[in-house]
Amino acid sequence: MTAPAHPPVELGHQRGSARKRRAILDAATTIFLSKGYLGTSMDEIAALAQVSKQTVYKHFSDKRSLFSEMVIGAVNEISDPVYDEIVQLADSGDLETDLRDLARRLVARVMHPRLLELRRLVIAEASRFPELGRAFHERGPGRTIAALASVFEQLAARGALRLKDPVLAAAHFNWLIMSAPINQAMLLGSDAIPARRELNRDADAGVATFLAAYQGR
Amino acid sequence: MTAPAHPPVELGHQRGSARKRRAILDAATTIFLSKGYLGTSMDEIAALAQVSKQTVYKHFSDKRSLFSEMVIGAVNEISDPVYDEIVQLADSGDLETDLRDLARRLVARVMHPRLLELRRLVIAEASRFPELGRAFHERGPGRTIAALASVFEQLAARGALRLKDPVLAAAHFNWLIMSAPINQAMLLGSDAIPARRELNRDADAGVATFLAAYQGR
Amino acid sequence: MTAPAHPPVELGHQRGSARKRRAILDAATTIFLSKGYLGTSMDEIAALAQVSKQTVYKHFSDKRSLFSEMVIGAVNEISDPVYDEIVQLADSGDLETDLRDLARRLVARVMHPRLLELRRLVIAEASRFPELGRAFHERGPGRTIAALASVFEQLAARGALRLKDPVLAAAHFNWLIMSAPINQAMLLGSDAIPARRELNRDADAGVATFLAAYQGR
Amino acid sequence: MTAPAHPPVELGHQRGSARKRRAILDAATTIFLSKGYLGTSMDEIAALAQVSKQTVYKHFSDKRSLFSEMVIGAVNEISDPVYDEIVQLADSGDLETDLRDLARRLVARVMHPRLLELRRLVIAEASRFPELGRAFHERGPGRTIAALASVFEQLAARGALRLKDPVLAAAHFNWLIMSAPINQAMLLGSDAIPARRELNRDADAGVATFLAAYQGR
DNA sequence: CATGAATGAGAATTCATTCAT
DNA sequence: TATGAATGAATTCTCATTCAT
Repeated sequence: MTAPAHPPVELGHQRGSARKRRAILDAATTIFLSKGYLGTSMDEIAALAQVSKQTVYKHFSDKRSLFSEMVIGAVNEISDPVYDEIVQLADSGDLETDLRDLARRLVARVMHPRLLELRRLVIAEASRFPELGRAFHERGPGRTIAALASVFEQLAARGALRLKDPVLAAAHFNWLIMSAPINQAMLLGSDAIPARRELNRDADAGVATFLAAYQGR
Repeated sequence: MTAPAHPPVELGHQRGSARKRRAILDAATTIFLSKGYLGTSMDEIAALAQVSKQTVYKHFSDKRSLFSEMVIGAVNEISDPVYDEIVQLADSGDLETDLRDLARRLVARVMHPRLLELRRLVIAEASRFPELGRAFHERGPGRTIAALASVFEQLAARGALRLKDPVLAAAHFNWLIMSAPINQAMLLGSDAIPARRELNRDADAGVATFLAAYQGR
Repeated sequence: MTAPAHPPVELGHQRGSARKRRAILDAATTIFLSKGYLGTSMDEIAALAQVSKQTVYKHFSDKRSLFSEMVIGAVNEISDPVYDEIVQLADSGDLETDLRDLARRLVARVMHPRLLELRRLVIAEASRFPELGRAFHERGPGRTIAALASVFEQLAARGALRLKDPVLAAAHFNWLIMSAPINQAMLLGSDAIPARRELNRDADAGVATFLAAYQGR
Repeated sequence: MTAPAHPPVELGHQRGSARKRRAILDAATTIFLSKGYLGTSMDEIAALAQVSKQTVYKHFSDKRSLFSEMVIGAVNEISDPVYDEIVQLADSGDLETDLRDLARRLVARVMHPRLLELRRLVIAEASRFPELGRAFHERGPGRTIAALASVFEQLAARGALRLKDPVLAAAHFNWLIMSAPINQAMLLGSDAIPARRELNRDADAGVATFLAAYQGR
């Protein structure tokens, strides 16, 4: 049974209310992501969500909270499935192939337009909302590097990698494959995202350099 | 002698005008960097520059132009001296030491608080001012990587490095040493900039990984 | 019966909203007519309409639209009843008397202070709002002359008038009776509007000249 | 002796000063005519005149005066030569031909774009500057009608025309030939000025109607 | 005497938030 | 409960006019 155990309380109302809350959050996500915090008005959000401004304020006490909640929510949604993918690497038979595969998938995920916009937004508002930057960092690069480190440690124990500091190696792996496209996307805009083929090629090159450094020979 | 005999008329005025222009640009830099484009008002800038709003508008036709000119100016100022430093590496006797040295200096430069704020600002406004993102990318990472690539190519010709694609190697070097601190600073705020000692340690580690991969032994 | 059974939802609100809209238009009419387009501020209009500025902007997207809509509305209101009056002339038994009567009424209408101010406003803003000038011309002199032409044609068919070009005759009639007072009002201000008696005398004189020319003897 | 009787005082300075005054008035004429009183800024005028604002204010105490003087000057310039042309009509041998000729010339003059713009400007500002409206009326239609009246009186004395009130006849003549195009130009903008050929045709028709009414045969 | 700067106010427009219905 | 209106301040930009150099 995967259904929720809690009985629905006041289903009709709750559902409508929850639906509106979702609509507001969705609208907020869309507009905040494309226009930034100051560039977005509560009117726009209400209009796009098809609710009155009063309703927006009933669900979120002010613009700050709405922004915060929407970013936190978006960060959580997106960061969820990364971890599992990485952990499976521990049992890799063909490390080079599997690493390459992982690298491609990680890059593809991180280059998702929505996630790039979110990153840009969080960076833009890092001084107004420091906690959001922390959250993004923790659930984003932090999580990825931690997962990689744990796997690399196992691989090192098996002799598949040669390294002293697994976290350092994880960071090097992470940035070798991701820095270039992320930086490009941040500075050149989401229009300049390289095509999948090119992303893959660079990811492969990053993996090669990583292995050259961390496999000795 | 075709040069005009008359000294520039009204040098005093001209100089005063230029002085005011500088004051406005300085004020704009300070405030835009700390509050962002939309968060900054022309009134604040005029006040900080100790100049009337009229004067601001006489020098810069509107907020957009002022912002653009200040960012372009800042980008140019900062990007200037990087290139020379890198090129000298070509005659290195002790490559490891010299690379480490270069890496530390590059990281120190790129982690300068002012430059980090500028990067954050440019990222934040990349969709409103795409040309600024392009300029930053070109004069920042673009320039650095190009210089590194040219040096690496020479070093490879001497047998000091082993590589096929100098630009790729340059990118790997660049991001191995810079990504971690830059990303941290972007997301965690300028308060979270690691201490010099730590920066150096990570830069050294990046160089080690780079050499392990690109010297093969 | 396909008509909806439900009464318009929220009639109260709708009505209130419509009432406010009317109040705004009325205030705008008053102030624009007396101070011109640039001389009028949105603040004044909101104040006179006893409405917040926001409300003004919710009903009319900007000053231009408000001005446009108010002028178009005023032009339509005023031009409405002219036509009917003229058409009745076709069955005139005593043409001279009836023409004189019509002329007096037309002059009286066109010399209404409100209409004069509207004409002045439209002329003043003809280059900023060319469509308003066209609308005024069409619904004003254009309509009147067209109606006159159609009647004159019938009268000519009956032998009551002698003319080749009914539109030309209509224009001559129109301007013979109206030009002098309109021009005076435009240039000398609404304070210089001649008294009714004098207007009538000049209208009569215009009719006399018209008949002398267009009845042959 | 057409040379001025007054000796030039301080020729150098006076001349430069007068030249600047002219430049300012010319610039003011151009800009006021095309943008109206409120739509014109002193900055623009100074810039177009190539003088400093201070110089403008030295010659004209404020915007009002500058506007007034420029309009009065323009009115005087334009109204000058009308009178003479009309008076010559008194000795006409072929009245119809000569009237037609005069009508065409009067219409051509009154339809000069510059004069139309001036008329529009004066009408637009009639409530802010009532004296300008009066001046225009007096030197424009007033003067023309007075001249016509005096000539018509002579022609009536000779039996060439039949009329009781020469001023009334003059007004009828004036408006029969001018109203239509002036009104059109005022409301439809200076772009809608009919071509010369059409203007002439309508002027001729006006003369024909006038003669039909005022010659009786 | 003339140039750039300053002043001080006022324009249109928008915003986040709160009342009233 | 949810909608339109109100509030009151802020923003960009412009203007007529006056100092100071």
